[in-house]
Amino acid sequence: MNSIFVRVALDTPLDRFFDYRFLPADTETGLPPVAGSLVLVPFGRQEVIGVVVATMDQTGIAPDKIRDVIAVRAQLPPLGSAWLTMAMFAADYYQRPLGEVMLPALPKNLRVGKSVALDRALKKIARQSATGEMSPDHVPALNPPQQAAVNAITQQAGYTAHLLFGVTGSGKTEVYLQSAARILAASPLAQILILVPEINLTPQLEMHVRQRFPGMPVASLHSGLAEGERTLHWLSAHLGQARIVLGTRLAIFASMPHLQLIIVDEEHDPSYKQQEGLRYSARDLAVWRAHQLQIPVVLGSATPSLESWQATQNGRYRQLVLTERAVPDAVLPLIKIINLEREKPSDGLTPRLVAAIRLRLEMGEQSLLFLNRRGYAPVLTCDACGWISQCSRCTANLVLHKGDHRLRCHHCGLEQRIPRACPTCGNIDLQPLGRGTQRLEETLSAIFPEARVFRIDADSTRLKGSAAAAFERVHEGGVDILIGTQMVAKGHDFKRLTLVAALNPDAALFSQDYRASERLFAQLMQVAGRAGRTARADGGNPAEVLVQTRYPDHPLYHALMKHDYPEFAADLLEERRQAQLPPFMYQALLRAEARELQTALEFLQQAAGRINLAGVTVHDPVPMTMTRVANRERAQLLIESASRPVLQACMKVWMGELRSMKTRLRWSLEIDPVDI
DNA sequence: AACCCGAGTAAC
DNA sequence: TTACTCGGGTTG
Repeated sequence: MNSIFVRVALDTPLDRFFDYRFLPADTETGLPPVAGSLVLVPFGRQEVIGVVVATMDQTGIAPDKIRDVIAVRAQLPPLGSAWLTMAMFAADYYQRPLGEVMLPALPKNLRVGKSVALDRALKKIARQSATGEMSPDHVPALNPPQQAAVNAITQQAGYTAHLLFGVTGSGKTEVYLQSAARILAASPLAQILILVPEINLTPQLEMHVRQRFPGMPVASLHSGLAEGERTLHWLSAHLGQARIVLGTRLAIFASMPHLQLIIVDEEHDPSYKQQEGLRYSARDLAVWRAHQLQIPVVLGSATPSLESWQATQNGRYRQLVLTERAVPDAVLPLIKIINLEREKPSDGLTPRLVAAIRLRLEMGEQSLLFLNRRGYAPVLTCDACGWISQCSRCTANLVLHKGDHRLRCHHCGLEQRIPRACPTCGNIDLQPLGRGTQRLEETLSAIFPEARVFRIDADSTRLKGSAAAAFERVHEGGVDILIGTQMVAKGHDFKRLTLVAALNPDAALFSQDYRASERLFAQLMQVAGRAGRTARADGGNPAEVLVQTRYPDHPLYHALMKHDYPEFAADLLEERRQAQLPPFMYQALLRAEARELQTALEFLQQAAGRINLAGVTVHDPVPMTMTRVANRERAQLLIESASRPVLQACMKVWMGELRSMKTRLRWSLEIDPVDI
């Protein structure tokens, strides 16, 4: 009998496939694998799992080199062709080998030599039959704009990208849920994918979804899951059992054979961009995937990314506007600017802000202070000689963490004890400079000793489950003054919160990063949205947002006070158009790191010399803003084109050349970089 | 990437 | 002599 050969994608940086022989007698079922099957194959001295991309009755590989498939995971239905096509697109677009896209997208339990975990999970899933009442429960009435949005999303067959634009509290979630309900009701197999930016937001969304759809099989996918659970949830989506899948950016790679609707909540959020390995944008892939499947995709935000906003202007996306606050009696919070030049702060707090907090305490209401900087102080200094606490391995300062008496580098993890005296001049009196959340906590506890002051940041929620517990405590009202980094800005809706303050957001106004102001506006709008969901108890005054700034006349703050995203976006887009920046320009970034900066720069220079194409601009190699991290010197090279396909084609050829360059340094290519 | 191999070098 | 690190090559 003739042999069957399979072409397999493996998780290796080698950008090619490997062929194996399949002998029916070697597997239990004797079934030949098809494209999308998982197979266990020998690879060098190891045995690894790969994905079959093709089967053939012959191969160009010499017979003495060909090895046999060890096992086929025939108990697992193969990955569908749409999923494979998506993976191929992502591999192609982001310039990575297909195997490096596909295999990391699978749960670890499916990528090991033994199939016991897989078999156990399959058995468990087979036991849970979908029972219970599937019809939605407690469905609130929609206001006219919400109803129009739901109609637009659900009444048209085929692909449409909808940008659902509405401030916090305008009822975006309700539009998601009722659109989902319609699509689920219309088709008994339909599956829906909902993405949120942060893992902290999944429990809240999951609760909403489960309350609305009691008995509906729901699966969540995010990096916080234990391996066993992840396997169960992934399989449940893959087998079509889970009707709603919700998760963080990695969930965009979920295998969902009956996917009918994709929702990306807070679509502007930078967390949708993966920042290592395959540097994909889950939002962009969501749109691609919807187009591929000819289904609707909903991108929701109060402050859309300029990319999406621009897409609504030129008609690629359809804009759905929610104009009213959906919560009964809710009004927009009143945003006020405090001029730091005129009102001098003490310990970072202006008298007006302190008074506003005191008022909330008296009324039994909550305040939220937003300070996007964890630790006690960003740096420790010596007044006598000018010494500052610098990291020996990075171009960064060591951050003072007073609680555990440490200086800590937020980039490489270096830690040391706080020195008793200045290392250079011996001065005993070292001063913390600037303010982090820990210091703010200390200050507020001193001013309001009777208040329950609580801090939420990456340090206070390091332990697994502690973030959820912390948010729970705030929800229950066990906190008067909440201090937090951007962690608290997202999604959480705190019922008794009537004051939000941004302590000193000015740094982003003059940042090198041209996206900083876009991010700042989104962040302030979002944190402002934590308040104002309810009117204040005393006579129905709206909730208040106070922004302390040294630049009260900055256009960003003016737009913010008016809650006017469209005006702000129009201004920024005009700037971007004139400066020829995204979204009017497409970019790729080659990064290199080496022991010596010169090595990295020389490599980039060489690489730059290999591009000579009309319509593609290659900039000069430059050291990165933070040149050294963990004793590696880093540099980058920016490539631009006004045409995405031109850039794409150019990168493909270039990547091949770079791979053959045999360098000894580490480098990586990023498409559509966000941090330049 | 993970692994092996051979060469060169340091330690016993 | 053994125990290492380092660079280069291979993976079907």
